[in-house]
Amino acid sequence: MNEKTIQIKEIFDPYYSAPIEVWDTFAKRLKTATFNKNEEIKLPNTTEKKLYIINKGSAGIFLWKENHPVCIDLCFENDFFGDYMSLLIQKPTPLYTVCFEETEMFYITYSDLMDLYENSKFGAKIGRIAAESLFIHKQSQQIELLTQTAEQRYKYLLSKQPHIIQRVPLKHIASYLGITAESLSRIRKKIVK
Amino acid sequence: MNEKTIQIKEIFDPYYSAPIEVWDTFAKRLKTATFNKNEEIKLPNTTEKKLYIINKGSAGIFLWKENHPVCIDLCFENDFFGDYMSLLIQKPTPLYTVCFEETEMFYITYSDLMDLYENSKFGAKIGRIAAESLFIHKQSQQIELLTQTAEQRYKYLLSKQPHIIQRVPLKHIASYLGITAESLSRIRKKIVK
DNA sequence: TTCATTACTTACCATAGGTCAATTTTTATA
DNA sequence: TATAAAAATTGACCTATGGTAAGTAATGAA
Repeated sequence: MNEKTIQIKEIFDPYYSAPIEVWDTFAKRLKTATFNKNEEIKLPNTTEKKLYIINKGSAGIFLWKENHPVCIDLCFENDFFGDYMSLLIQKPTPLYTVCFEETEMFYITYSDLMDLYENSKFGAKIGRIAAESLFIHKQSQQIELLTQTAEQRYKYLLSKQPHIIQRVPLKHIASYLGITAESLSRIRKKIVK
Repeated sequence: MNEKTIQIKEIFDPYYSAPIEVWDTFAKRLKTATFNKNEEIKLPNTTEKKLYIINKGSAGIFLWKENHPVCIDLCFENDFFGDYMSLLIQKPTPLYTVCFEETEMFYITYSDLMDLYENSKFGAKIGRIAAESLFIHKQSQQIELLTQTAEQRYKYLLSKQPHIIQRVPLKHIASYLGITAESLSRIRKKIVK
């Protein structure tokens, strides 16, 4: 049993317990790719062709707002990654994706994914489970933005990802939190005191 | 062919074209319920047992924040409705749901839904499509919160739902936009001028 | 219809966060 | 290692939105 199988099982196990052969079948469809630090994986106004799972490293999903990038997701080991909306609708979106570090990802192409969804029962199921877990994640982000201050959101992010400061530029953490880099700097100063 | 079938077809057709019999099979699983204005459908810290589709009327998904309700979704005709996260994990969440008007909904229970997902190929598929479209909706909400001012978000909401003012109390529109009722009142005053 | 309740608005002041410009620190590269 | 570029911080000032309190309008129940 290889590394991919183990990781796939780990990701889906909380949602759906299946015999290891099932995960192995899925893992066999996954290819591996590595990206350099700051490498752009998908450009704005292009169509996403792959669904990624991060094995080692980190990456972000961005969109351009007037004169600066806004980060809508920060992804780490075992996270799904990519412009999932564009992947689903197979149309260009303004979103683009970038690695923060040298990163290794597993991926499945859109056509392989659709084949999996259509031609195997467990494929259809994990497709649903993936979409559902991504929905829950997005709803959590929305609720945080609606109910927490920037300072609370920052502290919560730190508690979930303690090493994020060493791995992701603060300016991207700031835009992810919905504030400017200057505001995040002031919040950080205030917390240290 | 009944009303439910027509509506189900309308909802899913943009994502997945299927013969009418397929939609009819799904529609047969749907029951109908009506709710009074301001009726609570799911209470906080309970587990969602149904997935709803609004046929006529409107309703909101809320959570309590200190001393006031915060609306995280406003739903109208043809929208999915309910605490989808709680439905998926089958655990209580702090979210609760309320009708804004006298509302008629179609619904499927959790057990019927799981049965559909497990025992029919098209069921598995529409389960995935539903989750995917709800993900896209949530991501759009997150992007709006991160990139638009409250005034821009209000104008956009009005453009999408021109009659929302007559159908949903302003205080709930305000919390949905991430601002207070007072701030929304000022924004509205400014726009009229 | 009346009365009580809830929703909405307005005004005033407070504050979180934004903007701009300058400075320091870190990182990348020749 | 030197230098340039990028990232992060800081300060001064500004603006959108919040908090409170009051008033007005709309709604619902008796």
